[in-house]
Amino acid sequence: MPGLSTKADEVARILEDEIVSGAIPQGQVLRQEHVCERFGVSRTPVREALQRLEALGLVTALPNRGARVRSISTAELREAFLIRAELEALATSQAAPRMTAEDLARLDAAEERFAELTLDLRRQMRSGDLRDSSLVVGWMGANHAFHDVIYEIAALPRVEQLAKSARRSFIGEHVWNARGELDELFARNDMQHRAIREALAAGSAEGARVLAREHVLSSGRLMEAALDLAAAKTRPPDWLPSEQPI
Amino acid sequence: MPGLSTKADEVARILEDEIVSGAIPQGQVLRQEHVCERFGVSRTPVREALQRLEALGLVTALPNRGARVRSISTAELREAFLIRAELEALATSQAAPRMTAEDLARLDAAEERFAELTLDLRRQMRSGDLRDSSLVVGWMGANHAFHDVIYEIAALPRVEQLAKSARRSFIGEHVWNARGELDELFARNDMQHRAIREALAAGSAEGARVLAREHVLSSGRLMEAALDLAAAKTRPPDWLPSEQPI
DNA sequence: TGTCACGAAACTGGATCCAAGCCGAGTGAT
DNA sequence: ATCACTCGGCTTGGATCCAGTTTCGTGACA
Repeated sequence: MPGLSTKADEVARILEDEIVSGAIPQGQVLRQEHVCERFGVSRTPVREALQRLEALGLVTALPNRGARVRSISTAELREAFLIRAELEALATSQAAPRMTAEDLARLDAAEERFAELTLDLRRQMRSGDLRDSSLVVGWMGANHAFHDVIYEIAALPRVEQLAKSARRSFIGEHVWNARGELDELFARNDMQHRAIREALAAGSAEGARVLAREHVLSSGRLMEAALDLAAAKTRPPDWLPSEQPI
Repeated sequence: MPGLSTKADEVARILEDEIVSGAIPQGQVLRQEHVCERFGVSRTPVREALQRLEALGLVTALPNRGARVRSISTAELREAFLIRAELEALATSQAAPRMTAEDLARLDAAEERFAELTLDLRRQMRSGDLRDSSLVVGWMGANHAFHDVIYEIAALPRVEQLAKSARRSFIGEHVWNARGELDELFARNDMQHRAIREALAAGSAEGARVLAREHVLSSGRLMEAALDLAAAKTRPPDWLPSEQPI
């Protein structure tokens, strides 16, 4: 059989992708029985998968009352960006004195691919609006790939894990709501990546640290502004009862 | 029955305490069946508990081969201190502009209690050696309590959670091996806490950030030195096969 | 005597069965 | 008419059962 891993792993991985990509909306309640018949497994691995998602912070589970996909507030999103900024700064500063020529080449390759996708996406946005969110997801992947090279060089596996977890806070609707500000983000990210690259090439740990930190923080500020804007447009009147928090 | 929580929660909480305190040594293999009969429950909640511990990073689970309590290397311990330094710095800088008079009073109370325990412990260490590790555990708790006040003021729940997780890397044997350096640590921690307190009282976010960061980093350096020393004393000859890494 | 192969025991992962808790509808009392 | 209580369905948590896999021990053969 496809013994690559356990069934609980498979289920958890797929559900995670669907939650992060927004295919499963925030606030959705996940019934064990329902997930069971969808994946053709029994409830045992489904329960394990849901627990793993809870550990990742993607769902909240209340005893005897099931699991619900977390609604990530703008406050939590802001905190996630703050955390990521510090962790990226740490990893980048640690990577600076370890850079080899080969590392630099890999970083350049990742940055080049990111720049390509950025150009594609900007063209796409100018010509029509952005109906296909998979393009954005792909672009975000290339963005992450650049930073992943740095993580690998820094050799701080736990930092890498935590930062990737923080990335997952920016999911689903957030991406869609922030799409209006993406064009601005594109140009800035590209420049900032190149600046970080230069600092790393120069072996300046402190320079790389400051640049990486500011890079993430500025992205966070932009996203926050975009989400506030989107919320102002689409928020229901204040007198309507808001979605009850589980 | 005491329906305050599920049995899996109970088992996980107890096992976590025992691993962190060192009652269950690193490298120990946890057999599901064995844990079952010890707690008088079936294997289902035990499996959930072990999975939760794996998510916390306290055990590693190998497919079809059980769960083993992680051996935390000095490299991982060093990384944990680096992470905690950044997170503490972040939380402390965020807390600085939010301090109220009441907050400051709570901080002083926590620091006072910490100073008391520190004095007790130093006396104890001078008079005889430190046979009872529970004193050290209590002292560490008071140390953490000081920082917990800051976390609460900073209102960054995720940062708090991650930092507490990083604390758990310093467990069991580490504490015991580092006991020789505790006296040195005591005096420094007290001074550094007071310095952080003053920066917070002055509302200096950047000052508090730098002090908090240096506070954790200096503790990390001291622990690292102590552990290297302990390892040099007790390490088996290099030609003996070391404990196989699971 | 050393090595390899076969087999049994034991352990984990998955499925199914049972009990206990939450929620809502319906009914009766005030 | 409204509030409170109870009863029943539905869902989750826990226990037990079954299958697949790993490991260890024993025995046979080179």
